[in-house]
Amino acid sequence: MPFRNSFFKSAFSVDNVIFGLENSTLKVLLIKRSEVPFINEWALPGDLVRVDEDLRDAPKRILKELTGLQDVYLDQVHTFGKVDRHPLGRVITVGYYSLVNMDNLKPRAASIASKVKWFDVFELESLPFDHFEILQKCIRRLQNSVREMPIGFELLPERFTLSDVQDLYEAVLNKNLDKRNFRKKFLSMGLLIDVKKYQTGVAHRPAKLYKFETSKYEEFKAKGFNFEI
Amino acid sequence: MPFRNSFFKSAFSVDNVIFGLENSTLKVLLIKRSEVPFINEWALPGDLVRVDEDLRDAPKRILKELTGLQDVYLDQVHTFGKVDRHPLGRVITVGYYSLVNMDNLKPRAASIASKVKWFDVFELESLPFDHFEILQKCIRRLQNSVREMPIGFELLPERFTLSDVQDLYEAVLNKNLDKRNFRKKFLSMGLLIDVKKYQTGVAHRPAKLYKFETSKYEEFKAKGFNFEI
DNA sequence: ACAATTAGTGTATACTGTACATTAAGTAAA
DNA sequence: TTTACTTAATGTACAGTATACACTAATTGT
Repeated sequence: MPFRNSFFKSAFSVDNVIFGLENSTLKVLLIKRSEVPFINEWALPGDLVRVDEDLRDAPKRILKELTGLQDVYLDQVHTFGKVDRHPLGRVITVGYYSLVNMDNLKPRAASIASKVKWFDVFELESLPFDHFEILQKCIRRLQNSVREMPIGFELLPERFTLSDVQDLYEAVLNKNLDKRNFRKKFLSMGLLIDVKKYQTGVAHRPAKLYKFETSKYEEFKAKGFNFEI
Repeated sequence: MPFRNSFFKSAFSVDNVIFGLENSTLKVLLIKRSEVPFINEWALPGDLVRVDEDLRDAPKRILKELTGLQDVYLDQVHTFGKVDRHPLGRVITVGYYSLVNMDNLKPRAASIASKVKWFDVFELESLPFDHFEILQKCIRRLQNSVREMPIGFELLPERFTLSDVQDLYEAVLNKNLDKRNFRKKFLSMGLLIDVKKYQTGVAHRPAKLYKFETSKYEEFKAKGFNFEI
């Protein structure tokens, strides 16, 4: 798809920050751009919003193109609109973040990209356009969100251990948390159901498996909680 | 200025939620529209973003046109982009809120409006376009913000009493707060300086006057605080 | 059997939120 | 000038929460 310079008198786009978790490390999915400007550079996946497309559907579309996933948590974070943020014309962009489970996920290059790849969130130092700024805002939003909503659990498998949850929080917040206090506080929310099974095949004491109590989960998602930790 | 239908293949606008405080009541400034659609209805002040204008400058421009104020706290809240949100074409709008001191402020009708008027925030029930939704999001953002940042103090005069501050919080949060606990917590932040003067001319015990400690104020504005109350 | 690894648990202390009632200092009116 | 009225200002006890901290349990691999 050639770049249509003429379109850029005034346009709006979305950019997606897609977070995933691997080995207790927070990752972000970048694409290798197949279009100018910044062709062949790693950048956030994004696209123009179509004229007949609701704004919030655009990041969903991109996410689906890249990962095949639907019904994923998506949060609008901020809109970026400096006059010169796009070298080829006036484009205002809306930044969204989402969280996906990296297991069994094989991101595929789409029309907007020649390649896709996961990067360590806290090791990136720059990105084209204002994408680094967008990424930073999304990280901060994610870190605030996990403190007050049941978020990020999309990153967990269906049955998980309490240590998995703690790993998730540590990856997102990028710091270590006290084990006993974490467990005490998390369990006291009543969000988890003990499924009465244990890990198998691990070379250490097997951990209890849990799942989410769906009704509590939805209640917290609507009303929020306070998980300062 | 006639409405240019042709512009609306795709455009972006901003809408301002301008909060003020009067008699311990939170107000919002609405304009009487002088253009179709919704001509003569009360709506949020807003305008198209100019092609050579940074996004964040657009709400500043509107605020200045209506109130003459510059250097006011402005926060971007959310971007609204349903396909049919504007009856005459595709317009994505970015919602901003700001807080202004209503004393000595005489809002004036600008090119976008035939009249301006303050309305009680919690008594409005509907607005044209999706402006009611925008307003609700801005209220929630403001309520969250006062809990974690020194915000809203633009609504206070230069020298104020602790009761003024409490009135402000009660107006914004729309609920009553315990006096002793409020004072204890607020004073303990070290944000206020006792200016060693008292109210005069009030028919009751005069209250101490305070001002903000600017360095603390800026520090909190940058780093945030926790004022759950 | 023993080394290695991660799971799982409790307590004491400091701090913070919350609920609550009385006295103080000024003006206004009788 | 006394009294009524209004808002300012203050402290304490209690419950709940955050925090710091170290050892035993259960499994696999050698």
